[in-house]
Amino acid sequence: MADPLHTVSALLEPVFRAVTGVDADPVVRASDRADAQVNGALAAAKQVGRNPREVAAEIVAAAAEPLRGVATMEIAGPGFINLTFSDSFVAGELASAARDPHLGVRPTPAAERIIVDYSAPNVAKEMHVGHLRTTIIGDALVRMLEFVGHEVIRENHIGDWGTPFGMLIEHLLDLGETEAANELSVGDLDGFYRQARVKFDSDDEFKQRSRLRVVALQSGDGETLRLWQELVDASAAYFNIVYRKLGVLLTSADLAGESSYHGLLDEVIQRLDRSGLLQQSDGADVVFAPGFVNREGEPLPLIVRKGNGGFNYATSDLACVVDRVERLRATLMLYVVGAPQAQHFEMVWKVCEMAGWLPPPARCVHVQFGSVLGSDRKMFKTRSGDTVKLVELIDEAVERGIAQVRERSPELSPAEQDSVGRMIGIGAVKYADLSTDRIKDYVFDWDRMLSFDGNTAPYLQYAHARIRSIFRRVGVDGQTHLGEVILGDPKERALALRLLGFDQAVNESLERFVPHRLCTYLFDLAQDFTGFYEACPVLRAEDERVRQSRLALCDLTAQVLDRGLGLLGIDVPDRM
RNA sequence: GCCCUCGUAGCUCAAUGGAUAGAGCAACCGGUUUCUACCCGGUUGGUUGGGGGUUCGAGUCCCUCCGAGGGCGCCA
Repeated sequence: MADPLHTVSALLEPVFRAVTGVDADPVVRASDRADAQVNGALAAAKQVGRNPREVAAEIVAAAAEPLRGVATMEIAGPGFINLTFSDSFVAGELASAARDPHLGVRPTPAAERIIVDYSAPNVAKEMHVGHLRTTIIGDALVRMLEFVGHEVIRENHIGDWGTPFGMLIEHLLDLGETEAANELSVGDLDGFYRQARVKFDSDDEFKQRSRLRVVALQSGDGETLRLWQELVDASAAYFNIVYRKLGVLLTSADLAGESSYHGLLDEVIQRLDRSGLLQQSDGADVVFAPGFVNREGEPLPLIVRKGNGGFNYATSDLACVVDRVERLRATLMLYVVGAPQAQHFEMVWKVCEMAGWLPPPARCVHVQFGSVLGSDRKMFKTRSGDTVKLVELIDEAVERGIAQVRERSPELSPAEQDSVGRMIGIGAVKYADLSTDRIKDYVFDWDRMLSFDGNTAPYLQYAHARIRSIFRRVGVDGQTHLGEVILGDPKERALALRLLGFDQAVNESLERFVPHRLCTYLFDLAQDFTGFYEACPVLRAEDERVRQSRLALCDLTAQVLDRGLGLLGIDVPDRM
């Protein structure tokens, strides 16, 4: 379909086979010296021990017919083949992309059921800046995966189980349930947690009650469970407020907290025992996964049951895999979790493999990411050194976005300023997070992310708004009676080719689960559009056919920007 | 001590083993300023942390050193 590189590659594969006698990847890539370049002749020639230019020449000769009407070829350098697409091919592909609800993006050839595990805040604890990246990246991946046709199950693995709940429930009782509910509903989760902690550390009687309460919770005491559920519900309600403000897909229906796996924990231990993997070490039940050592160079165990008989997060994570593979029948599990947990997950998944709980094609992928840093390049904190509350960060983003719009667009109504400002502020935060390689740390900088210049959300949103403005003037709502595209000007051609690249951008992003590839593409698209916009009058075009053609380019560009940013979870205003 | 990740222009970042390492910001020069100037074009700027190796070809793969961050048994 849309991606010309993909189309050409498919056409060249049999040619490569015919010429070289082996299966060789044509290696079709974007190029800065032609529309595309074919690099595969060099490697193929090497493989069969022939002269690369000679092989390239044979390929060009043999490909003339298959590529007729698609592209012309030229050999360059040691054996590169430069491709120039024919205008009619580009126009035809563009027309089919414009008719396609997916704008030319190929659906996945192998749809899977995919779990995306992201966000994962803790019950009765404030969401903070540490939850920003997992929530934003996970949400973007969900949207992209669904777009190409996968069945996605969102799972919010909230921390809703464990020893802290003894003290939290006792504190709830001390406060009185009504009072506690009030406190939690206004979002003062940290205050609640801190008070409980203080009492736990200073009051022996409270500490004793808390311990008994943990036992009651784990043994399934009805009243205790009811109180626990109150805490969970109050926190979930608060999380939902934050999610709505941030504009992510997560709802209460996606909650799959640690408590969900409670019933599976015993079974996990039993299964490990039966398969002979379980061992004792210092009083704990453990599994030794090969390849992991501790400080002393001795084998490092994965502890699945503590010396006191309790389970820990490793047990829960093991159960989680079992649940996702055996009950939900997922084949791909994405864990959108920070880089520091890499070793933990490696160990857990290694044990799952040893136990036979990850039969191919089922597999887990750690979609890890770096930290959010302040301008001092240290962990992002408030001026006073405190952890930044997520909700405060979101509110500030909205405030700053609205302030921008008020200053720049006084002609908009106050309501519209608020609405647009919200999109700009939230979009800026999301885009700043998504637009760099997730594995790296990034520096949080309000001024840069909110700038209308450069690789930012506001710049892309603005490019879209400019296009919508054209259609408002012409009184057409896009997509209606738009004619065939004529590629007269080089800028028109560049924009057309870029539009066809949406397909590759989305699919490439998903190959490695890196949203920044899509961001880079959208930025390039916006740049190509402004180049076109400067050089090619649309409404003032002399020829009506040219005018219609340019309107068609504008329309498709707006759609790709809208859809592309939408896949990143970023809203796009029609005017700003 | 061992393991993992990162190191690219003054700054922030790109670059599925391919040709001359690209953008944006900043700086400087210039343009248009009634299809949104919230713009566009150009110039300056690099030993891709250092050194070896593999390869026809390395920012990318391997080894080593330096630097930064993180992890390393009963928290999650």
